[in-house]
Amino acid sequence: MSNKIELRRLPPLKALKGFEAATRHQSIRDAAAELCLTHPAISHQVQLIEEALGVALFAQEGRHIVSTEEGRVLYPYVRSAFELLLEGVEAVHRHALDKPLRVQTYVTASIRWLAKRVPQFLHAHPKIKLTLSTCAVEWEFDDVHADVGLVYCGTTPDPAKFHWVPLFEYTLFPVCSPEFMARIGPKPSLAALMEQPLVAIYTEVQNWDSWFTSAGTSFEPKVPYLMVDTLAVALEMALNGEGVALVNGPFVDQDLAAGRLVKPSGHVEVCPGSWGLICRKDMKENLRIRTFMDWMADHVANPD
Amino acid sequence: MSNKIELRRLPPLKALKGFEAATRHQSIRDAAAELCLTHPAISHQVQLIEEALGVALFAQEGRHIVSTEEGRVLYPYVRSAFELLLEGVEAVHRHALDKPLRVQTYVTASIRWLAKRVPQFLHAHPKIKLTLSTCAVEWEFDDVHADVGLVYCGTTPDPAKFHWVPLFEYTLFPVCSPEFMARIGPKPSLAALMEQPLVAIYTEVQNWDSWFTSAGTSFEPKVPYLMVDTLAVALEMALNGEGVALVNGPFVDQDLAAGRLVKPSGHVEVCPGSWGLICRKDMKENLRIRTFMDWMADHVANPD
DNA sequence: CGTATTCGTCAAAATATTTTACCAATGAGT
DNA sequence: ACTCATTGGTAAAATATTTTGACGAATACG
Repeated sequence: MSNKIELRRLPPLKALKGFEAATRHQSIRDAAAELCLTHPAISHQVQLIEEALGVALFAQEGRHIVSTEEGRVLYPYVRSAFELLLEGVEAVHRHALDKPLRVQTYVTASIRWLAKRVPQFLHAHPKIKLTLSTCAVEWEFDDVHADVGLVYCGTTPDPAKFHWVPLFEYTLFPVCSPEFMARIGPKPSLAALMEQPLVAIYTEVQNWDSWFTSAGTSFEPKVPYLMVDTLAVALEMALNGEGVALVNGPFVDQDLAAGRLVKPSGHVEVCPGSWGLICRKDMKENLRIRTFMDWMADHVANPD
Repeated sequence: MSNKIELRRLPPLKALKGFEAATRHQSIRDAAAELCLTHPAISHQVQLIEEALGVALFAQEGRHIVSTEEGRVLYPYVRSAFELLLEGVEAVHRHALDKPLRVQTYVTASIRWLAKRVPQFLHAHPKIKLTLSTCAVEWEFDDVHADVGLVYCGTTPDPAKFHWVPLFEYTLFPVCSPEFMARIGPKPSLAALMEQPLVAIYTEVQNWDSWFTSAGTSFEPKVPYLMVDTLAVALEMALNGEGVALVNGPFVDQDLAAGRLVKPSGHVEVCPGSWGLICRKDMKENLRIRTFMDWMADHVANPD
């Protein structure tokens, strides 16, 4: 690493901003206006540096100020230093943009929701690279291996640690293929539905119970569950007419619109909590992350 | 003047010091030690910048920290910016050293005290240029036309405006030439002295009165004063055996030592206040000024 | 396995910065 | 010559920020 540097000899860095602006404007008040401060603040900052350097940087000429020779000597250095720092900030941002954004979500959300949106996002922001990682079993947002997560949270995550943008509700409703529907007849009763092969996701078995209960019936399964490990598989089975799947979000909108799936019941249970985007709080200003989250939120608010 | 610059995008400048040191040491505690701060201070400074940039700059590896890629990208810019600023400070100091130091004093102090010391000072500090300006009439330190003054002050100058280094006392004692002394006889009484031609400086006429009073006699001049405008002239007259001059400081030490002048009376009146060096408070850290004042103070404390 | 070291967090204290309210000086416009 | 709006400077008060002190968790070292 580099050698030691005499940081102690540096003038008060914050006040240098005031000096820079005051020198550029040759006016305390204009400098104050530019920095959104009051003029005594600038006046004081300048005095701080003058004291630190033991040199007068401005002289009062009439009711204006004029840089002294020393002020004019110092300015270019300060100016260049600031430009260098801005370049540094730029460089860091460029670099940060270069690393792929790691997006974590569940298989179903990935296949049936993100898969449609991500290409549009990448098209809108060609500089941002993106890695999608799906986790079927992991339930929690893994902030070590991912930058952003599209997850369901029953309660708002701790705002001290996470930034959370709710996107849409966690709604439960059953779907099946039109052929399957034709077989069991239109508008089946809850009891009739209960006799069909229900496809359950084993991490969310209780959802069927919850749905039937909220619909007004106690749930007593007549036929064994078809147990699968993710909703994506459950939906595949529903599409193939092998049973009824219970959807928990906006993952079949297109299938419903296209008539590939239908709702055997009008009842929709809105569960507490919601789907949303999550990231570590200290990362929420990261350009890639903010861009992604903003774009997604906007996309949900104003679908096209 | 230069163009506007986006000062608002700069990261918190003060905290950059912490980042610089932490990056260099790859250790929060070592950085804290270098900057004479505690480790949470550095920790916080680093977090501030990370937040401002929306990027992690360090990663915890075991119980140590390691710069992230972004940290390594940023470091050289910050480092160079600091070096640039230090150069700027240097340049200002060099430039400030280049301008002659304007020293103001009274004619006598200039002729009979500074004249001896200034060459030694310039020899010890060859880079510093110096202009001596003497003012016979002006009594106050003129901070517009001079950087430093060697003046007498009855009371300590307002510390809010001036930096004041007392050098030596304001002592009153009469001197005359040995020939003159021989004429009036050894150890003349105060009354006898009072009958001699006394040389008075018209701005300080009261000094003779003060001296005789402090010596124990009321002063009733028997002979008209020889009025002159500066002590330097008075001393010249004393040296020429034309009268008795009243010295108010260490301005005849060499003449006494060389026997060119003698003291017709042992009485020395120590007046309030003192001779000393004065400069504007906000200039006291100026390199030239500080160097000059320190050297003079040291020279008085340890004469060679 | 204890121990010492590292870093992180958090509330409180210490310090810096900024504002508010005022003043004096200047110069432009009657 | 006389407002009067404008410019900076100053000092005390208000506000932000920085720093500390006192913890806790994790980790390497012996």
